[in-house]
Amino acid sequence: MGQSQRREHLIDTAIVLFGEHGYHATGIDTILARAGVSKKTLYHHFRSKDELILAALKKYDGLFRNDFMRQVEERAETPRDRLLAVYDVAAAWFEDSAFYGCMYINAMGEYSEPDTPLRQVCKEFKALMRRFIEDLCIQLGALDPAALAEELALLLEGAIVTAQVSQTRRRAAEVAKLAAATLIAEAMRDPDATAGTD
Amino acid sequence: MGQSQRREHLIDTAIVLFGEHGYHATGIDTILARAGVSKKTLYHHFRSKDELILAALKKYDGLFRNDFMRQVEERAETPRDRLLAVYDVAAAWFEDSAFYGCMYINAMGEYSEPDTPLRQVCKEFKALMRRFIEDLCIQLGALDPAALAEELALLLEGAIVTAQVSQTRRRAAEVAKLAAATLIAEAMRDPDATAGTD
DNA sequence: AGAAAAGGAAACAGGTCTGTCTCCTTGGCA
DNA sequence: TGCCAAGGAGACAGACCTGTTTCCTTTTCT
Repeated sequence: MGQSQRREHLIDTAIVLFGEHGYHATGIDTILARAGVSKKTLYHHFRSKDELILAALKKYDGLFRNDFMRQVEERAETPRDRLLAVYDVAAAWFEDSAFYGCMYINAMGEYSEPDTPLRQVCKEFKALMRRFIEDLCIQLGALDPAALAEELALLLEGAIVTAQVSQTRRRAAEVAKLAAATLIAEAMRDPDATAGTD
Repeated sequence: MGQSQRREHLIDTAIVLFGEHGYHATGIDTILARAGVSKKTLYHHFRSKDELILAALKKYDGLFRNDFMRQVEERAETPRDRLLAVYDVAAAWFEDSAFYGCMYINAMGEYSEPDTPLRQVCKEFKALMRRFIEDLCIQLGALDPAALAEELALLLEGAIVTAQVSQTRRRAAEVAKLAAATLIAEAMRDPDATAGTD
């Protein structure tokens, strides 16, 4: 087994355990035992546990977003259908037995310091997800694609935490999808009709 | 100082520290030092740290919801304005320097076991917040008040985590409010006009 | 084949964690 | 005044944590 393979296997194991039990609650020894790797190897590849956390979040970003976007594009063709398919893909994610909420949201619950590399990774993940949605809103021809994307991203975040906390997994995704349909329809309407909201 | 006063002071201190640093990362000793109370007192009132966590979440539920609802009712009179005021109150919360996201969402990120008293408290908090919104939707005369409430609650959750993770505090609340206005307007419309969303 | 790097196993150091216990002081109340 | 629960201070136990080091084995590459 090559050295980089061990490194990746360590990160993959860390992703699973951090996701399930959180960051502070998951000890180095637990990860090493599960991965079948020695401490020496861990500290050969990473300077500290924090560095492993960072590597896990960075790798998961690629894995998750890639998979998510691919599924959305497989499920629908038009921009509008793809925007709605976002919530179907989310529903499938929520119903996975290994769903423990969003790793980045959970990380921010444990590490609140404002200007750390960890926070940067989390912010960036959310920004890239929003950008994916925004691209679809642009293709859709929405009047204000950035604004619509922010609204739709908010619904997705809300569905994630509601599915996690209230354990209404399927329902949370359904509700988000219904609301998304309404917001999309409104975003395509004549702008004069949106007056009087405040 | 009466014994129940110490108990409450301990809980209040725990609320602050758990909110800021999380649950695993906040040690008993830190809480005791901040509260100016001895270990003996802690274990006189609580059997374990878990019990203190539970007490903190239960007390915070009352404090937070009471305050939140009162502020919403102070800011607006009509059901529709109050539903929108929810996001203004949220905005004020987000901009507080002591905002570290939602204690219940953060708790679920650290304790994932499905059927624990802790999870029950978190679910109940979210259910009561949704019910508060639903009452306003009923007063509003929405066609399907329960469905509208679920959508608006999702927006609120989304705003909370976006404000926390992406640190776009004011903006997250604004976006949620705009989306809420759209969803409220749609929920008052002729039901025949909602066809063709899927 | 031989050298160098990587890795496993495990001891170890030093710290922190929860929870218990002892000894002493304080405060309230009859 | 005298009693007693409540509390403070802190030692303590036992567990767990991160990170280092030692000794030995395996892999890998030339």
